[in-house]
Amino acid sequence: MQERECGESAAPLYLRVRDQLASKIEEGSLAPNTRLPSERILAEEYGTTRVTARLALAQLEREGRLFRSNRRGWFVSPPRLIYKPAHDYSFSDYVTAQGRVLETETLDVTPMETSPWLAAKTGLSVGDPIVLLRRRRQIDGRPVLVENIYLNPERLPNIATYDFNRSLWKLLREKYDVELRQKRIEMYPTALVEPQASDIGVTVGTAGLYVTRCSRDAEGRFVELDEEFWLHDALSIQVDVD
Amino acid sequence: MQERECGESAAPLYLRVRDQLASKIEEGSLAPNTRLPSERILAEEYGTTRVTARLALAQLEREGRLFRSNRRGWFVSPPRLIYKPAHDYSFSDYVTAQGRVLETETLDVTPMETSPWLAAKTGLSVGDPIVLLRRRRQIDGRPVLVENIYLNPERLPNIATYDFNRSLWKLLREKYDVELRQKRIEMYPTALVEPQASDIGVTVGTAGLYVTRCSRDAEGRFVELDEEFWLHDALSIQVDVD
DNA sequence: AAGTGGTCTAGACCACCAC
DNA sequence: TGGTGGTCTAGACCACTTG
Repeated sequence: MQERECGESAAPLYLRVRDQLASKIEEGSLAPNTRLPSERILAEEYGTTRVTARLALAQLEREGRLFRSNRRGWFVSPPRLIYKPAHDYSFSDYVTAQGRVLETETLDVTPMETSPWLAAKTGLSVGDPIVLLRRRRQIDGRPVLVENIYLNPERLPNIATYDFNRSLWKLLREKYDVELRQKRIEMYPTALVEPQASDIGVTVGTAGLYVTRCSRDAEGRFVELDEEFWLHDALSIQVDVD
Repeated sequence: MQERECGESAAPLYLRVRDQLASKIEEGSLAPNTRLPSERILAEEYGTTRVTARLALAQLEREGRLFRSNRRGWFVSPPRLIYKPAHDYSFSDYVTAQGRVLETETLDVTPMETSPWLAAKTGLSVGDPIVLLRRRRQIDGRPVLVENIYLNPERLPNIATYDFNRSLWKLLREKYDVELRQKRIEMYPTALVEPQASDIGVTVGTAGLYVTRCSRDAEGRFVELDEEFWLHDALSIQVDVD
């Protein structure tokens, strides 16, 4: 009745290699952020070819146990960050609370016009001014996320003049006295493509999680729309409902 | 001498093949649930080998545009189902509301004892009786999800005797007068492994989304713990917060 | 300069599914 | 039974990172 686990000689070779690597990770002989031996060396160790070794590595990557840094090698994934997108308190504060180190870099700030897609999401009119802020965030030195933040310059005058390499939430509170009220969060797993893949420094096609949030103030005025592109193994989403 | 554009080399072949297939999907000449030509034929059409054709197909799979049915072929993904895990009304009702057809199959029902992991999640004591219900759900004939549902037999006497091929939410309301109150939802992207991969009929390593929910009644008593293993391209999560 | 992962070729055999 | 995807071999060259 119960499904049988893979028999040791019946399973495909790449899954047997996967199992051996997974054991090393679980027993701790491969610690988080450790770099693995090269694909060629792994292939030799397991008596197979690079293609098969790569299948095993890719399987562990899909499971969120390994990640790769472009052309630098394969590394053991650290634990997932617990992320509560429904909460509006400072992201950087609770990264710190989980004993991790957050870095934020502003990629660019671009005044632009509201597109039809943005208009539908925000309630602004097509052509209205809007400011696009792109940031990259790293946890413990690893880039795990890039975000497009669309800001409403009518609600946030001179927003483009501030420093964004810090908590946006605190900036909005201190400078604009905004109480964010989340309205709608959407998310789905998908592969990272350009330009996000390059921004994070991963191969096109790396598994990701797309998260978008639209926030308004207490009066219901549109404040900011957030699009986040996460590495799929970097986070675990948590939502509490009462 | 190779021509260069802005210092960048041409895109890899498998991404150019991907682009051409993606165009056909977008322009509608490949409709949802259409089966693609075989890998060997695609390789020939694009003047390359199966390995490269498979790279292109796998890329589109990771993006959620194509899916495969084990050893049957590649198909165009239908639109994602919008899923609101914070709501406790009938899942089947809102699948229907989106114009899709839901089927539910009970895989097995197993009385068992509360494990340490379950105890931590539910608040029950290790060794307490608990009932495991495993179900598979299909949308428009495609299996997209298997779930492990752990039911509290103390709160739900004789629960194992009912028919589960219908809405569990309605069953709990009608037979046990339960008002579910969600407490905590967690989810993260990961690859499907056995036994879920076989239950859904996909290859080990297919991208998935793991969702778990713990529900209690109005008095805070544990009612059921839900573990869902979704195909990653089948859904879009939506959470509204006020 | 050496080594890494990224991409690609041209084959092969197997398990499984539809006809 | 013929065709499919799943797995695997044994090489190759290229782009990029690192020492």
